[in-house]
Amino acid sequence: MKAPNAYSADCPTRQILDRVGDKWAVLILLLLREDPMRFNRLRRTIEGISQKMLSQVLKSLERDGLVRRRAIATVPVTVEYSITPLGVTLAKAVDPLRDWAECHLKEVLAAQRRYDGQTKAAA
Amino acid sequence: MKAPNAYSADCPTRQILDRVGDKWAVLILLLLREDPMRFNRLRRTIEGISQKMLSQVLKSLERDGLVRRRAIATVPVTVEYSITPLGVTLAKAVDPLRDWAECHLKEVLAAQRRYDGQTKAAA
DNA sequence: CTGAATCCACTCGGATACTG
DNA sequence: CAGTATCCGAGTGGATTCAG
Repeated sequence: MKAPNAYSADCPTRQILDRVGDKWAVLILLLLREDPMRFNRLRRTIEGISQKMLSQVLKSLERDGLVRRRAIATVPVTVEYSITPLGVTLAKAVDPLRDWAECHLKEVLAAQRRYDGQTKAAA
Repeated sequence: MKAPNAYSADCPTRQILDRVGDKWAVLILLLLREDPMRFNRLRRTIEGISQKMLSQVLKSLERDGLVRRRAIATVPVTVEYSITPLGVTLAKAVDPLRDWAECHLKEVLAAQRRYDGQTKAAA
């Protein structure tokens, strides 16, 4: 850490935050922490993700060393995705956020209603 | 918590994750936790954000009750943004992620190099 | 079953110009 | 100073089709 102006793109936090910010990445990570899964199983479980996105996100997660892909040469190919130890540590770092979400979502929604009310009143 | 299939959009985690995933939101939150700031000060500090995005993100953060906007009727208008107590709790929940980023970024980068190497070799 | 490739609509986000 | 409004290029992501 040099200048406090690590609020530039070179900040590691930024890079990780971008990953975490990914609409699906963390979700998949949390899912795989529960159980290893096959492609279509993930697809069905998440329900809302397109096959393109799933494929894409899985690849990037694998690239980051957060998820492991294991192909089994059965008759129709079987591919199993599982979380890596590194992925587990990230998932753990995400847990507080999960907890925060569950604890404070109501407050956030309330704040939104309040804000929208004032805004509409002003209009 | 009902079915484990809270991996739908109705999951609070998803909503918060979307916020956190925002390219700038968390960054601004962490900045404002250090010090309240005026608009242009934020703009200069972050360096890379457009005033459109800054304006937009600040508004949504205010809407969520995470940030407070205080306008002072001076000659040229002065507006100060500060973090709310709720915002502080969210920032705290993000800290583990920051730590993770700093601790494990190298591993992630290494994994990426490894992956890219194999990929290129295969091609 | 597990993807890759293509097409395309839509949104994000930057640059610019203008207002109070 | 603190924004808003408009334009527009680039990237995101869904639907569909093809392949191993």
